[in-house]
Amino acid sequence: MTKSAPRTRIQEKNRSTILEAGLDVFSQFGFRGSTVDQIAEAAGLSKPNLLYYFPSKEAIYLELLSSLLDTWLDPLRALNDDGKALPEILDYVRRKLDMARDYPRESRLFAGEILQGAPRIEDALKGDLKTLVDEKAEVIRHWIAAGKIKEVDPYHLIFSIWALTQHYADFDTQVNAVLGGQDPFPGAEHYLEQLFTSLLKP
Amino acid sequence: MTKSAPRTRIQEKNRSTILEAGLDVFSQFGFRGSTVDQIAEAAGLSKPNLLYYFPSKEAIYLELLSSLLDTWLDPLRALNDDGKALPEILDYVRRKLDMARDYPRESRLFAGEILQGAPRIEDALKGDLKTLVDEKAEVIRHWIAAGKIKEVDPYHLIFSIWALTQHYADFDTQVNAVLGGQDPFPGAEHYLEQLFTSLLKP
DNA sequence: GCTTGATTTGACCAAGTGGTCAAAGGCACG
DNA sequence: CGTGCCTTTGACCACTTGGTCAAATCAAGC
Repeated sequence: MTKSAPRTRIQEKNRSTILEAGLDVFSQFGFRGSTVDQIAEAAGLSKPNLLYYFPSKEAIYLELLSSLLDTWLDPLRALNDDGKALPEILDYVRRKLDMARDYPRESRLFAGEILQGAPRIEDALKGDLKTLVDEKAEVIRHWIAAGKIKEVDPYHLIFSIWALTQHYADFDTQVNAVLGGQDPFPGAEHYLEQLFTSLLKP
Repeated sequence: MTKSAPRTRIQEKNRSTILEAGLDVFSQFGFRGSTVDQIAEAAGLSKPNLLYYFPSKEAIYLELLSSLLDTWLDPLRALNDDGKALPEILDYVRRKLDMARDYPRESRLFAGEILQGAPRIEDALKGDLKTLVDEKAEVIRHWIAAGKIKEVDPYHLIFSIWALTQHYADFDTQVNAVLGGQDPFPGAEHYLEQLFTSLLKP
């Protein structure tokens, strides 16, 4: 499924400019809420010019989504049996929280897609994602069996890490409204460490 | 801000049919992604007839949103100082999780609006919502000061309850994909009780 | 059955949208 | 300078969409 590689330097530049602009726009307004004109303007190109690099609005969106899914799961892939259990999990939480802080657009794009029933990535969810989660749930179960962490449902543990970290990116508007604009991340980091430590420390 | 009350029985019935249909459609496709025709069809009315009861698509959406916000915060309003601290909080979590199970459309509609920056309810968030949360954060602080629960940041505690419970409604597609269709709620209820108990029990 | 007001609808419109196309500009290389 | 290819664009099109309107239908009281 490799995309036909862009030949010239200008193609490479324009394609990435468009993807960047698409991420901006799509993450703000969702797929249906975004227009090709908006993306073109954000990219500093004319609409036909944009459509010279991508065949359709949906193609831009799809390319963003699929390249995202990978990046998004990297922190989970890094969860490995070799380290000490609790620090390993806390590291995963921290990495996810960092991503929510540093890549909120990616988080929101993804959230929007899933919120609408993930029509375009259902297969990936039931395939790669499920496989990966199953695998990591097994790792967690081993840690539990070895007495390294308390007994919890591994799946809900993973869900809770996703929910808690992505909340700060996806619902950022709400968080900011309640906190009056104060940066939530330092507090969140400390709170989440406390939460997962007390939940898991044997 | 009371809406001019519907006079006849048929008006009342049609208006609520439309709102129900609007909830169905808007929660699935978001505001921009939904069309008046879709809502009209879901309501079993012709488009002009629908627009006889509501002046515009946005009016339907707004009425849904504002009536939602209230219902949505009821469980938090019920959090009171008089009960025992921990059971009171666990009750709140359970009520919220019940709502995620029983009213997923409402949860998703709300999530979609916030995800897009909450342009239509920013004021309510910074006003009523913030006031309510500030008030309940104070209650939680009292419990902490009285040694009834462990010391945690009250705001992040509330955020975490929102995030964890709504996740099961808003990202239901993802949860189902990973769990292979198995009902997540029994497990979630147990997991969340365990989580908040270990976090808060003094 | 007739009148009056509420309800319903088919036909229509203006604006916005995704996408096309032929022609024009630019650019590297002989 | 010229040629061939890559890039850019203005004009355009078909279709969707939110919303209007005048005319038709219906329902209740007289």
